[in-house]
Amino acid sequence: MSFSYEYPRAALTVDCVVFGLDEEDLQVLLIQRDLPPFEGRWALPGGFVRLDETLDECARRELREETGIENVYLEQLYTVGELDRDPRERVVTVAYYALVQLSDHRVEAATDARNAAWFSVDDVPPLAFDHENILKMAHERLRGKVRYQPIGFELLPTKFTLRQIQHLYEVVLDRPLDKRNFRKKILSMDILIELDEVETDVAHRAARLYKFDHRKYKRLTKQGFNFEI
Amino acid sequence: MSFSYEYPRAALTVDCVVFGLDEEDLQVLLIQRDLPPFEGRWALPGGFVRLDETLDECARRELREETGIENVYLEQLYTVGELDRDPRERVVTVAYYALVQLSDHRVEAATDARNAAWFSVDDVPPLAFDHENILKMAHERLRGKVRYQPIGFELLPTKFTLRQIQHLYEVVLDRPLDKRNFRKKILSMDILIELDEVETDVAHRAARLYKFDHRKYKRLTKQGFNFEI
DNA sequence: TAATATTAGTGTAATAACAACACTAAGGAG
DNA sequence: CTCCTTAGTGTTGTTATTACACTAATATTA
Repeated sequence: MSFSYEYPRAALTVDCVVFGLDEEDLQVLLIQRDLPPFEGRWALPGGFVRLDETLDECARRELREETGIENVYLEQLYTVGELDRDPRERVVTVAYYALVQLSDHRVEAATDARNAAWFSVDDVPPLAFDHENILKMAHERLRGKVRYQPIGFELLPTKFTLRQIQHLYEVVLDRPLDKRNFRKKILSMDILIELDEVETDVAHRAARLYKFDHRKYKRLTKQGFNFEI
Repeated sequence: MSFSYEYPRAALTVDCVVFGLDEEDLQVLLIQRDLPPFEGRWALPGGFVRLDETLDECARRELREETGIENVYLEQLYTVGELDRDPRERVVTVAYYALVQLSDHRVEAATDARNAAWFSVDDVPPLAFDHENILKMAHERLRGKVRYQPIGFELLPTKFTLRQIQHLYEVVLDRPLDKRNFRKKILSMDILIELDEVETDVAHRAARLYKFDHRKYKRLTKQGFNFEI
């Protein structure tokens, strides 16, 4: 079966940059290609857009199929249409980025049929196509966005300590932050709910756990705000 | 002649939201469609992506062909791929927005073969496809962006008064600003060069003219900055 | 040519946000 | 019970933001 058109058409794909957070640094989820071109190379998860799905749906489907990841924060990043980015033919790709709680997704990635693995964003192997560029763009977007939206909290587990949020900001912004000033600022935003619990299994004084106030968080995210920290 | 593919493919288009600034308000450039679907309706300039041009090139070509506009600030906005946004078939469109000096482009738009015209963004006619949505998105992006980048100066002529910049910000942000505070802030950014000229043909005290320091302006635009005003 | 109308251009003070900085408290490990 | 590690907490100086009203310059009109 084949499909004919009056004018030539580019193929349309979606690629996803999946970020996760670690005790150490920011990680990205890659899959190893099992087909040419770039067979054996690491690449961003993604694939061709079907005619019966929107771009967002396609991104979620590819993530599910290739990495087992579902129900994550997903946002369109940029559409890349350079002429020779795919050696086979003209392929335009809509890039997305996703933020996930790494601890929730360590297993799925490893057990999926395809070879998937997390890499530190500062230490990725050579990637297929122009995926290194796309990754760089996604990282910059994240860094820019975190300054004026309380985004990135999607990278944390449901219950977390203030140290974990500070670590998140330090990793994304790539600079150390003052503990007292950070706490003052994040608490003054009034989007955290203090829980009656503390972390467990730590070899030192346990820190208090917090969770998000999703209502207030969403309101802030929408109106845009200033998180110069 | 026809082109065949193993799987069905969406058509790929580019649409441009061209903003211009007026003494009154923010305007957008629209063209009147001369073919179905939506024949006779106003729409964003745009068209199908060719296989020998990148997306940016396509946006510039369509702008040139349909409105006569060249050499403008152009930035990718968002890619829309809803299933039924075009009644003919599946069409995915990459939306761009452009900022132009309206005074430079009043004529070309009117003299082009196609019927093109500027409309106040607050008072656009019903648009073809989902173009009203795209316009709304572009307007929001502009409003958001102006807060943390000195963007939007592309909307002004080469030489301008401080009143004009303030007017630009008031129109984009849709609220009045304090004259003294605005001047203090904009001058403290150190991206303006004071000229030895004043405006002419005004029926009152003439204001001093300024121009941009492009070097400093670019540096600021890149690093991102805070223009809470 | 004097009066009028219109916009340009300027400073200060009160308030709020930010940045820098160091010690005590709690709890597990040895 | 001592040690080690991280949690948790305030103050002060500095900087940025806001609110606010008059004089200066120029063209127009009487």
